[in-house]
Amino acid sequence: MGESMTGLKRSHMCANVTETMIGENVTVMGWVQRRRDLGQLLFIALRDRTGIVQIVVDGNTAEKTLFEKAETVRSEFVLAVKGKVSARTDGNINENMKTGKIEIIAEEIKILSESDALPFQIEDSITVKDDLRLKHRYLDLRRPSQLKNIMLRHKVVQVIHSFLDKEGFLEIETPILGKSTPEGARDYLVPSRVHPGNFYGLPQSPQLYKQLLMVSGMDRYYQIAKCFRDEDLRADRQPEFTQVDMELSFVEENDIMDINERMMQKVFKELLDVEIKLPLQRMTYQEAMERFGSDKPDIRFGMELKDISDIVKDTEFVVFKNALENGGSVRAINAKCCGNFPRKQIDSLVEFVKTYQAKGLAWIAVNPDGTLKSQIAKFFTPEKLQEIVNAMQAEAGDLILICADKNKVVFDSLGALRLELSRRLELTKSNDFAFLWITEFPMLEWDEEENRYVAVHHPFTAPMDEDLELLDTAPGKVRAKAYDIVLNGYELGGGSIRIHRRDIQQKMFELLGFTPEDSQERFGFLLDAFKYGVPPHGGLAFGLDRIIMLMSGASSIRDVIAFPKVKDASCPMTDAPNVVEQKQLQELGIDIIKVEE
RNA sequence: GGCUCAGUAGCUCAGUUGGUUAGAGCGCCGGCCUGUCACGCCGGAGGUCGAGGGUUCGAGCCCCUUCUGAGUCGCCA
Repeated sequence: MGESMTGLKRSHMCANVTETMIGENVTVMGWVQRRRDLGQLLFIALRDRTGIVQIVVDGNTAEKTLFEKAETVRSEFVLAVKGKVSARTDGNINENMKTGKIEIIAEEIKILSESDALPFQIEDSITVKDDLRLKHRYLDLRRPSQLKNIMLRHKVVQVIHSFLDKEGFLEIETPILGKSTPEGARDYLVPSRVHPGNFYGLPQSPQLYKQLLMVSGMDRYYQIAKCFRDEDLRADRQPEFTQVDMELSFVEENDIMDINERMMQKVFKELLDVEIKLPLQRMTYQEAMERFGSDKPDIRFGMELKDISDIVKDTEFVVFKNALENGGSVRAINAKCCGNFPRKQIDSLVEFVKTYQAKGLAWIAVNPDGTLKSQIAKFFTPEKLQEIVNAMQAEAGDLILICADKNKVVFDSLGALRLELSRRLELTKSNDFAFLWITEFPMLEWDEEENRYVAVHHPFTAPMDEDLELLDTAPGKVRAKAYDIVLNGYELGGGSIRIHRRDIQQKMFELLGFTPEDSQERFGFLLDAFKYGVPPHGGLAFGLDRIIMLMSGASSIRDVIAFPKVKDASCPMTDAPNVVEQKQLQELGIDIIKVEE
């Protein structure tokens, strides 16, 4: 049921009705946020995406039919209201509302659409479980906080378009149906009807296309690109997500970092009025790992890692001894003011690091009187313990947490522990933004499972010039011309200078264990293109969803995507993915899929 | 696949040591109310305590199994 809006034309959005219009007739349309029925006097809070305006229906002055209709209105009915803008009298002004000084005296109301009782209320003040919100995402999006995120996203994209246009970039679309390249993340596959048994791969990123565009001479390319990765989800990872993807010719690292940090500066200034000081801090991968145990450090608080291997190198304490003998290290963080943690809480930290393969944590608490308490005290002389305390610059009331293992485990554990402590102690604020660049990433890392090197970034990343010789002698030590932009512990984006020399590209493929036939099969189109004049080039891609998440203070990128997927990559609203008809499968040349019961 | 947490009314939650008829706030329905704005007051409906099994005289609570959701590790070139 619903009345026609024929003959009515919306004159204003709800929250755009202002004091300057007092006495004028306006027509607003929107949803009923709330009806307040005082008997012979009715208030209706009418909402659209701009906000709320108050409609008044007075039983003494309004026509009887109008008043009776207004009484039937319920939450989330869609109304068209024609009426006169009126000033609210002194005691009736609502300072909390943008439109709090005026109201609309209804002269005509059309109920355009009714609403059932809602599964949850359209308010920010109530919390609702994620799956219910997402099942009714269209209702969830009516809530001001969600609407705000979507509008912020739009504005950020507008600023980016405008900025990159001024910087000489061309926006170019690249294919969604592409070639599957099994290196890296799992691809989403799309069966080809015309070529039974063959599949397209949805892009994990437009990487190869954008490099080809450089070969084409496009010089500067960008795209707000949908990307797909068939991997497990996280609060900051969706199977389909959006990158701000760009590539530039005739540039070096500094040129790309410069443009991108200026872009971030502009985005944060225009939308949050936050000043980002340039140039952004830069930190090598090595330094980030040593100090923060992470290649995406949150530098808003301290508790940095310190290597105490040298201090404890002569110990007989078997845990430390083993770690050092196996090429690992002993490192620690000083949890300031945590010396009074009850044993139970320390134990929970020990449990916490076990997630990261650490076998345990040693700890030394500095008592208020300066004496020490430690579960490893018996393995060390008091002088040795004090030496550790001094090295960690620990004071009365501090807690030193020590991890000994392979470096990877030590970094992962202490890096994560640092973040966990900052959460427990509430050390950071979401509206405090600490950017930095991480540079000089390793080019390759050894994959135990595949028994070969794999690219840390991707196989087209250029090695640093000064490390070229190491390609033959110590590939694991080669650093790449790669850089990540990090904000508050999140990798916002990453990029690199690409290899444009065929001999080096060939060498890379060899190191990755591809035969010439392999490389031709997988990337032949790129290698072929590189035969015909390729400019030095490089680029970067931002995770747009993460940018918006951090700007809005949301705790998940689901809150900044209109229709996100849940943890198992399904959509609770549409129930995608779904079983399809046998006929469809036959057309696609896909054999009957056996579903385990 | 592993680990952690959660699941009680439409929503958010409480529920004591295992003990009578499982509660609250909001929402919903009805009534009253002319200045509300999270209106107020009165009344009402609404429950497979996620599911199954077990222990017990008796289970929302204890045990086992299982399902669902979230976070996280693995994974994410």
